[in-house]
Amino acid sequence: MDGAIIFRQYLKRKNLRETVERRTILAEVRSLHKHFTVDDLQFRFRKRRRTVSRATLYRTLIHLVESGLVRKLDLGQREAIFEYQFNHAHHEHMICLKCGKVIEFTNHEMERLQEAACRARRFRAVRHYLQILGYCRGCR
Amino acid sequence: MDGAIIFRQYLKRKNLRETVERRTILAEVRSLHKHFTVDDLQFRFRKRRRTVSRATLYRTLIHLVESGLVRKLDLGQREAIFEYQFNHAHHEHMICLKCGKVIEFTNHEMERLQEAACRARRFRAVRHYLQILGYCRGCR
DNA sequence: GTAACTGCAAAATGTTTGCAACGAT
DNA sequence: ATCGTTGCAAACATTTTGCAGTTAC
Repeated sequence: MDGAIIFRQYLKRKNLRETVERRTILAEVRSLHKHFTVDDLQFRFRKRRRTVSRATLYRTLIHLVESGLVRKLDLGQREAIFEYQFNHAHHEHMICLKCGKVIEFTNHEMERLQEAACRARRFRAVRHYLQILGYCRGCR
Repeated sequence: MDGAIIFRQYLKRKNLRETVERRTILAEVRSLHKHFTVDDLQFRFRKRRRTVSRATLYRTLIHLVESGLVRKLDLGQREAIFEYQFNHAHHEHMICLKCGKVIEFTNHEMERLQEAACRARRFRAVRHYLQILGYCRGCR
């Protein structure tokens, strides 16, 4: 199933409207295929002489996160980082403190342990991430 | 070995001075035995008619984190959360989105997997945390 | 036609910084 | 005496919000 349809259904369910801005933002996010910030989005729109206000970007991202199409990472420094995640496998992150590079990796055993830990504590997880901050091969 | 001594050594090594404020903040942090925010600290000092400025709290926390005595968690919402971690085993966090409760747990196998992942990618980790956001037993 | 949405600018939030007075060494 | 430290207030960076005009339904 397509991300655009998921979003349409989400909007309908919440009695929200499908506007040009919301469609444009989702399309941009899907075309990015990597991590992005609110600034990144705004810059890309401006380059194409298509402006969407900062407020609308923030407001729409809240909905995209809520609909499950986008994941928000809080790395603590500077702005929040987002990524389109529909149909992508859940993955973990290593972030280089020097060059900012983000290394993604998947580990099924780690996934399994996380699920087991939640089950043992009757915790219903809605979002989880492992973040490893440090220095990558080139920067160490 | 004692946290106060570790901090003293750290300060000396960095050519920083051991002031009343720094000693007071570390003592408070150690006596807390749980997660805290900058606001929490300021409030506790004010209650005891002992004021330490916000700027000094922020500046001292940077040193405490750097010295390894305190860990900073970026949960993305609102302010940063800190915890005294000297002599505590590294642990993971589950955070309840409704009641704010923080459940800590340790899993050696998970630790091992994290270390292996870093080794495989020649990544030197300085800080890593697994954060699971969701709903705890009482709030689900 | 109604209620939601947008852009703007202002406000709010959390953190950092410049500076003059102060204090540890 | 020197140079790091403090508190204050101002600056900063990011995100949120109030409002008046606009648009989807």
